[in-house]
Amino acid sequence: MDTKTALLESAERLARQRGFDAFSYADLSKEVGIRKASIHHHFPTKADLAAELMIRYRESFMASLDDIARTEPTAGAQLTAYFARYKAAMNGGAQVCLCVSFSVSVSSFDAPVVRQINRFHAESLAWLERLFELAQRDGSIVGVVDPAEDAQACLAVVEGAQLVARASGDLADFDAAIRTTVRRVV
Amino acid sequence: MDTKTALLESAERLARQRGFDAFSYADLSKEVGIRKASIHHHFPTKADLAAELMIRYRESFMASLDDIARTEPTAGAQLTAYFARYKAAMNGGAQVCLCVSFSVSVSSFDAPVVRQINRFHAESLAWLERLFELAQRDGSIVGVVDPAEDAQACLAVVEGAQLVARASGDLADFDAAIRTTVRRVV
DNA sequence: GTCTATAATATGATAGAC
DNA sequence: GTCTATCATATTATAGAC
Repeated sequence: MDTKTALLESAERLARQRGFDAFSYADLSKEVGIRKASIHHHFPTKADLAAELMIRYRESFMASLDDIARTEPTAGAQLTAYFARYKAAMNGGAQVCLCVSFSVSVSSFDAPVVRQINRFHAESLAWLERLFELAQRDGSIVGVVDPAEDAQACLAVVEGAQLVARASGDLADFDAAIRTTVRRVV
Repeated sequence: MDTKTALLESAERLARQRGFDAFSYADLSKEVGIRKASIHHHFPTKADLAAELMIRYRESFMASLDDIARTEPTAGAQLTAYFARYKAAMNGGAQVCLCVSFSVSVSSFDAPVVRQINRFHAESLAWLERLFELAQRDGSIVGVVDPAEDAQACLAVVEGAQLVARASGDLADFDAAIRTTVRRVV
């Protein structure tokens, strides 16, 4: 893995574990094994790092959602995979998704980063809305009245579930929070 | 208002707007109008401030929930008031609830503060579970199968709704996220 | 691309006068 | 209870050698 990628991986994990304002170039320096000054060659400012982190995260996450849509045949199976994707990314309760972390720190970012956060939400909602539309056709999720509203509720519940599980450090709290939604899968 | 209370109010707003690691004693100093050193008289360390912030927030929030339970006769009306309480506290999309903010920064806190965060969640869940039990009796919310599960989902959705609305700065996103739940109120 | 060295500023925190 | 003065350390960031 090249240095820049190693820095991004390290920064993403730290941001998701601690929050964006609770890690520094000094932390990255220790983890990756290059000097602080060298990090500025790859990311001149921390704002640049934030932008690249969020772009990479969004692209990677959306690619995995496309993967789910391609692999799982029913809406119910896709929803199950969607939750599993988030749960696996929580690292046992030690971190939240980058978008959750960045949403709380939104005042620390400039407009381009904020746009990326909102784009993450928008693309997630579009994917979920398509999922609930499919559910109306294939009947694999019960009680879908308005796919757009189910999508918005589903995104909120999966983000909130992470917060509760992060605070307790117990993934059982993540499962508990999504249970009423999971129960709707036939 | 005495100085200590002014400091708590200021710190709470800053923590909810920016995150706990993104405000300093210097910020408090400017807002309240006393020197940095004087703040340490009231809160020797920032950890002390965090603990007092979370205790005060939890007590105040739970008192307002008790208020809702005493005032609103039906479970449906109580749920509506619960959401309204959160929405009003978002200050037009400029901040989230202290518990959401602190949950992301959980690694910055010592055990007493983490306990307070989890106690906030536990007491919220107990209150919501009682609400959904009432709903089963008074029929003011449809589709309640397991009050504990509805409570867990409800807490997650209201926390996640804040994240989405904070990122966009638009309270319409908060309303959109809670809509499927609100629709269940008869 | 990475290093050493350094800058300018911010941080949480303490000592002691008033 | 608030102040001035100070501390040790951490922060983001830059200049210039290799």
